[in-house]
Amino acid sequence: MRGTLIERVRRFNRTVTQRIGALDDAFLARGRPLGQARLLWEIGTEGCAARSLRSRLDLDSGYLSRLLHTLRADGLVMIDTDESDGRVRTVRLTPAGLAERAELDRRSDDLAASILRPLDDRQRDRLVAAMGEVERLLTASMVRVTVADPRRPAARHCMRAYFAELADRFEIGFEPSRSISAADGELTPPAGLLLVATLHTDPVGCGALKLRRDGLAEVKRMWVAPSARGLGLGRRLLAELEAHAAAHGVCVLRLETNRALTEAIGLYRAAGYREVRAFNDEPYAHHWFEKTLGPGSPAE
Amino acid sequence: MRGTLIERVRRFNRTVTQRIGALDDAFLARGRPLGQARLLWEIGTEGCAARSLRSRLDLDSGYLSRLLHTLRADGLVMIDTDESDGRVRTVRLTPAGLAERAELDRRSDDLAASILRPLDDRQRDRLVAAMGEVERLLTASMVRVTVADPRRPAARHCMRAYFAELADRFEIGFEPSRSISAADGELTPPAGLLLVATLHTDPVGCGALKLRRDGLAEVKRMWVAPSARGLGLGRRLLAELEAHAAAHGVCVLRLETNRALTEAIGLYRAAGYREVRAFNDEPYAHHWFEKTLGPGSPAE
DNA sequence: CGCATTCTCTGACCTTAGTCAGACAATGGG
DNA sequence: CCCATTGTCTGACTAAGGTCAGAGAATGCG
Repeated sequence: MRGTLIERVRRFNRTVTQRIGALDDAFLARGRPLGQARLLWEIGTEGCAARSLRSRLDLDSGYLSRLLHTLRADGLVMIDTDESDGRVRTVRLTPAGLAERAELDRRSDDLAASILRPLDDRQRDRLVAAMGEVERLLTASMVRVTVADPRRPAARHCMRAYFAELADRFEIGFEPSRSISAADGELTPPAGLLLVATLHTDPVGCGALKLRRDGLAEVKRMWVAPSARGLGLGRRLLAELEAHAAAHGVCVLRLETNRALTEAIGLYRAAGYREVRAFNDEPYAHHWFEKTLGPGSPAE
Repeated sequence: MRGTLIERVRRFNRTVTQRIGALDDAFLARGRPLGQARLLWEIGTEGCAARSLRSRLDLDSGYLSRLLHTLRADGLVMIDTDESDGRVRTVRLTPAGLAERAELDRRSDDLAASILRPLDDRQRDRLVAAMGEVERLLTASMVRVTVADPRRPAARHCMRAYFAELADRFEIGFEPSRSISAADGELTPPAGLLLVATLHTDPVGCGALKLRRDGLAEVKRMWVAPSARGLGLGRRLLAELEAHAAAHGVCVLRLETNRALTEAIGLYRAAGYREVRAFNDEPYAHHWFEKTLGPGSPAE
């Protein structure tokens, strides 16, 4: 194992795009232009709206229109006007289109099989395990964390999902109005801030900070979507909150949590929070934590 | 970890081409057509012959000619007639071309860095380790093993490298004529066969079989190029030789080896060969091995 | 209702990538 | 010296992928 991390990532990129990128395209296309094949794939067995194809594949609307009409001329798709909105077109695969897509599917399987074939069982298992690890960590690195207005749809989505999960996991349910507040205004600079994590365009996590005047701040609304767990996102959100807090001159961070949220409690302990006596009367809390920010816990 | 091996390989392909393939092209191109950027990269800082670019990038000669003249018009390369062969064009980067290439290099670094940036140290180390593993095993799976005529250049190359290595590693050197023969004819069907392993077009290993009439066969010329060690290629060559032997009705495989070749000895033991008393008078051998092929050691 | 917006479609246009056939020059082997 | 081969260059051509501007229909909001 030689080279810096960056050199090693570059070497990986080279090998992998050679082996997978190139073959993938050739395998998928099979006579058909690559753009059409990708489109056929993206439509899926259920069919979908043209506009969603446009955003997912990032296509010019004129270009997409032409691609779709080519596929229709080949008898692979049906294009109908949406029932509830006369502007949008719904695209569905015909039986011939479904067959074509199944063939693409089969070819993708073949490609994967051709990679595994020359290896022995032990090598296969190791390859697949390493691939899983790379995939997981690349996904983690694709997550973007940004300061967001709590009124934006992505933020609202996270809050709703967060409350729903609390209601589901707490023994006594969860009623936001009974809990200590963290209203939109309290999570908007300069009173506080909200971080939202997104993967591609999907919101997959959040975390908030309520700043106070006395060098204290509270961590609120820590949540990671079930689909994004195991990526170290909780740790990352917490670290970024701490960095923001430090940048605002905060010395001590506090938070409270419910005993049902075992992963969260583990996360806080691992991040250097120590349990303290109740510092508020949050009715849903069982544990109160505190962490002193300082040179020992750099803001990165 | 869910799904069959094939599903998991496919999921990996999707994630990786999304994260790396797409970005890689966009990063590299930076305004310039991708073909030109790739060419610029491939010319290298030393310059090289047009014909080698053609074969390496698999380009049409007319197409390459035009690409090169575009780059020259942009002041990025110089095209000169080769001194020793008036047909060949030698391409070298101008200072501007070198600067451009350095910029591509920097962008490639940036891409790699952008992948690592959102991760913490532990995740980075794990990602890079997993990438190394994937790369190693994908390389292993790109190696092709085929039955080859020992007179072909790739086979000759392997033999020369093999003899050179023996001469280097044996305490008393190595002189092929003093050793038991395995001439071209003896390694050509039906008398025997030679397997050659290639990576892309480079020969990276070989292994041979001398068949006899009495259900015995000898394994000869087992060699793996230093650049391809650690890929399990020795094991694979040996397994394929055994499969060929079994297909020819061979029951017992024999081989002898020199004590300096410790990896080979380990390989034979791990593959189920057991050491036996000397069955010939090979002057360079210190160990003799034998393996009985049968239902217990399936020919796959 | 009126008006801005959203979504699709069409025509016109462009670059990139690539193929093919043939011309031409240099080389190397007999 | 002849001739086949190798390497390059040019012209003619094609397909794929994509952009842009504008038209026109449907929708939603005030």
